[in-house]
Amino acid sequence: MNDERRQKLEQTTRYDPAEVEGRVFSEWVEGGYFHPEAEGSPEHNFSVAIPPPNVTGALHMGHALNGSMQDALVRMNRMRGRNALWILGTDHAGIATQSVVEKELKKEGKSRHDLGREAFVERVWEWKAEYGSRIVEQYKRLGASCDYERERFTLDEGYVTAVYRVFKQLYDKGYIYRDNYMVNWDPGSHSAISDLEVENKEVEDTLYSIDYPVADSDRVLTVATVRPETMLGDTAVAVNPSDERYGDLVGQFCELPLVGRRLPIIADEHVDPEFGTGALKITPGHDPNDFEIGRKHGLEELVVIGPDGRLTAEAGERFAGLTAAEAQEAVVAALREEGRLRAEEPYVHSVPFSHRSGERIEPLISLQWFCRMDELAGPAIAAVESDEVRIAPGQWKRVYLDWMREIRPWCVSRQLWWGHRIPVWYCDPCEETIVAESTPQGCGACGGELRQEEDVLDTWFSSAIWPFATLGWPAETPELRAFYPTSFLTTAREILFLWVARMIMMGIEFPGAIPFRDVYVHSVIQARDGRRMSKSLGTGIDPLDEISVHGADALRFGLLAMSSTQDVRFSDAKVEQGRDMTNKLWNASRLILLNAAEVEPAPRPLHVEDRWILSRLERTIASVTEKLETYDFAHAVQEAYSFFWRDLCDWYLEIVKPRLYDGEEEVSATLLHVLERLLALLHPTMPFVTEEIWSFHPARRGHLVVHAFPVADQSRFDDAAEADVEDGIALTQRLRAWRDLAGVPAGAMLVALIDGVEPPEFVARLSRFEFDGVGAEPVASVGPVRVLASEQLDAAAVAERLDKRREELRDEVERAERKLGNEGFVAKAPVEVVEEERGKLERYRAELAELA
RNA sequence: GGGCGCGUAGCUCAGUGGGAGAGCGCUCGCUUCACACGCGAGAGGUCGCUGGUUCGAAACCAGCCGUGCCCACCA
Repeated sequence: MNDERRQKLEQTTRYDPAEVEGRVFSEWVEGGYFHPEAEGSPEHNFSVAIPPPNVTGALHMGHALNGSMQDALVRMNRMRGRNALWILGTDHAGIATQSVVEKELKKEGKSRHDLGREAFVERVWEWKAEYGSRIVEQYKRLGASCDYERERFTLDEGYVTAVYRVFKQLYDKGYIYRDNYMVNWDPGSHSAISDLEVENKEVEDTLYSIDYPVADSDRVLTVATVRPETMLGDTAVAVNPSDERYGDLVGQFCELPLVGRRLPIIADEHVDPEFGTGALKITPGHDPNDFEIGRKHGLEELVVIGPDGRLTAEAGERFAGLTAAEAQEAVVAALREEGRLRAEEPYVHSVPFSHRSGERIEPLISLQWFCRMDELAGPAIAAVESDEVRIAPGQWKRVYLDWMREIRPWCVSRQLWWGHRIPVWYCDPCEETIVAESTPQGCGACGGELRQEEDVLDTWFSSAIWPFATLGWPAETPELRAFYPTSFLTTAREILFLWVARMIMMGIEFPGAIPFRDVYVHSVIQARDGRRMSKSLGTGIDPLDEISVHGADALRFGLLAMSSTQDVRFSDAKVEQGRDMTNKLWNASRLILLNAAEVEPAPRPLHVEDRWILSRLERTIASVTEKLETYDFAHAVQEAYSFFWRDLCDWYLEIVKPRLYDGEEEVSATLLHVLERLLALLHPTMPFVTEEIWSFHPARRGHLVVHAFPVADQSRFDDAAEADVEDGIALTQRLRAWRDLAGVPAGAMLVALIDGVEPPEFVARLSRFEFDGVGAEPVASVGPVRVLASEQLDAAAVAERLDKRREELRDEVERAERKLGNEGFVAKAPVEVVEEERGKLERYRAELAELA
C-alpha cells in the first residue's frame, strides 16, 4: 500500500458505495472476467440463462432478487475455477412492446394502421435501439456478472432461425396445426391469448332468467344467463339426461325469443340439474362450455360478436353494430317488452380478464395456430419425476406435475405485428400451405405468388427455447457444447407454466437434453403493506433508488436476507442491515489493514481466542457454503453476518486490539488470513465492498472476483477452544450485566478475586475488572469471580442485585428438579438429554449455595 | 369446487419433538484511539383457538377461526 492509498484508507471512515461501485464494475468488465471461453463440458462448467426481461421493462424487485441469487451462484462457481457463463438478453415481449410504440404513435395522432405493418415494425426496432438496453444497464448497477459480450435478443437474426426451425419441426411432426377453435379473445390487444394469460376475477353481474317457449306446446323452458346478448347465437337448449322434469322434451324444439330460430332440446351430462331450472342455453360461438357441447352434438356455431367486440350481421339487423354492452341492454329491453324476462338477480361469479390489457375476455371462435402438447409433455414429466430436473422447494414439483398431466393445446398465434411472424405461406390459387424455415421463392405446385401468414407467434413460444437458442442452436456451436444443459434456473412461480415447463419440453425435444438441472422457485417480495408490488397500484419500490441510497451490496444482502420460501414483505430494515454491514466491513478492515504488521497472511494461533476465531471462521465457511449450494440464501447471508459482527467484531477484534497495536506478527498474520477468507466468502453476495477492501489487502495478486472461493479447513475446527472462549464470553457478559445492575459507572475499574480456574485474560479486560485485588471483603459472587468491596460499589444496589440472582436460580433449580422428578422423562428420554439436565441442576445448586 | 401456504416479541420474519430467536423499534448507560450506519446492558412473547399423540409439542395429528396464493368450463 503506498502512502496515497494508506491515506485514503485512514481518512475514509465511512464506506461510500456510490464512489466505489461504478469504478469496480468497470474493472471487472475490462478484466474480461464475465466472458468465459467456450471450453470444457457442461458437467464441469457452470452456466445460467437469465430469465430474459422484457425490452420494455425496468428493473423491479423481482429482477433484483432473482439477479442477486443468480449472481451469488455464478460468482461462487467462477471463484471455484469453473468456467462460469451467465447468459444475458432481453425478450421482445410482443404485446407489451407493441403497446408502448402504439402509445407513442397515438401522441402523434397516428395508429399502427396508418403506418402499415412494415413501417410499424421498423418503428418498433427504432424504439428498441434507443430504449431497449435500459434494463441491461440496470442489471449492471446491481453488479450482475453476466456475459455482456454475449447479449441476445429473442428477435435477433440467429434467434429467428432457431424459432423457425422449431416451428417447422413441430409442424412436420404434426404437433402444430391450424384450427377454428374457441379462443380467449382479448379486445384490448385485439388478439387471441393463451389460457395462461387469462386471469379470473370475481365480478358482480346480473343473472337473467329468460323463458324459451317449447314449440307446439304451452310449456316454457326457463334458462339463466349473465350474458343475454349471446342468446342471439344460441343453437340449442340442453338439460341433464337424468333430469326427469325434461325427459319427454329431449328431441323436441323450442323457439328462440326475439329471433324465432328453432332450437333442438338436447341432453348432456354437463348440465347441472341443481342450477336454476336445470335448463341451459347453448351458445357454441361464445362460451367455452357451450363450444364443447356444441362440437359433441354437431351444433351450428354462430358468431354474433366480432373481434371488434361489436355484434355482427349474424345477430340480426336489429342488433348488428352495437357493442356487446349496448346489445345486452337492447336485448334485455326487448325481452322485457315481450314478457320473456322472468327474473333478474345480482350474481357474483368469476370472469376471465386479459392479464395483458386488463379487459374482459370475449370467448370467440377463430382460426388460430395451435400446438398439441401431449407428446411433448410426456418426457418433460418423466424428467421431473425422476429428479433429472430438480424443482425446489418441493411443493412446486407437484404443482408442475399436476399441471403437466392435464396439459391442453397451446394457442400459439397472436394477431400482432411485433414478433416472430409465423413461417407459413399460402398460395391462394392452388390453396397450398407451405411451412418453411426461410421465405420460399414461390409456390412449388403452381409457381404462384405466396402470401405469408399475418399472425405472429406467442412471445412465450420463443422464450421456450431460450436456454439453447441463446447458445447458438441449431448450429452446433462451441457454446452449446460447453454450456448446455445449464446448471440452474431461478424464477418466480407465476411463470412456472408459462415458461419453465415449456423450456423443459422444448429442451428435451430439440437439443435432446433437459435445459437445466435445478429450478429454484423463489419467494415474491410484496410491498411494505403486504399488497402486490405493482406500478399501477403505486406500491412498487424501485431497486435503483435503494441502490442509490444504500448501495448495491446493501440491497443484495437485504433481498437475500428477507427472501424465503414464503412470500415476504419488503423490509427496509434488512436493506439497512446490509448497509450497516458494508460499512462495518469497511471499518473492521481498516482496523486490520492499517495496524497489521507486514507479514504474510496465515493462521498463526498463540492463544485460545486465536484458535477460537479460526475454528469459527472455518465452521462459518462450511455452513455458508452449504446453504448457498442448497439455495438457502437467507440463512447463508445472516450466518455470515452473525460471524462477522458478533464473533469477529464484537469479540475477537476487541480481544486482540492490544496485540495488534503492539505490532505482534502472529495476530497480524491471523487477522489478515481471516480477512482474506471472509472477503472471499462474502464476495458472491456482496461483491462491491469486498472487491474494494481487497484492493487494500497486502496479499492481493489479482481481483477478488477470481480469487479462490474458500473451502472449509476442518482441521481448524476446535471444540475445546470454542467452549473455553464461549465460557469466557458468557462470564464477561455476566460481569458487565452485574456492573450495570449494581449501578457501577461505566468507566470504573472493579476489584475481584478468582475462585478456581483462571478464565481467559480478556474477561477481566473487557469487563473492566482487576482479578488481583487484595485485602477487601468479598461482597458478591459472579460465577468464579468474587467481587471485592471498593468505593465504586454501592452496598444497597449490590444487595438488590444478589436478591435478583438468587430468585432466578431458585426458579431454575425448581424447573430442573421438576423435570428430573418426572419418571417418564428419566426413563424414556435419551441419556444425553437427561445427563445434561442433571449437570445444569448441579451447577444451579452450587451457585445458589455460594450466594446463600 | 380442488390444491398449496401462512398465523411466533410493538413491526418484519427465522425456528419442525428436549429450557422461546434475529433484525428493526423501545428503555438505560457510553464523545472506550475501526465504525454513532457505533459500543455495553436491558425490557418485551399463555408461539391463532380447541382437542389428541408423547415422559416432553411452537413444532406431529384432527377440527375450528382468520388470512394469502394457484388451478378449475356450473350458466
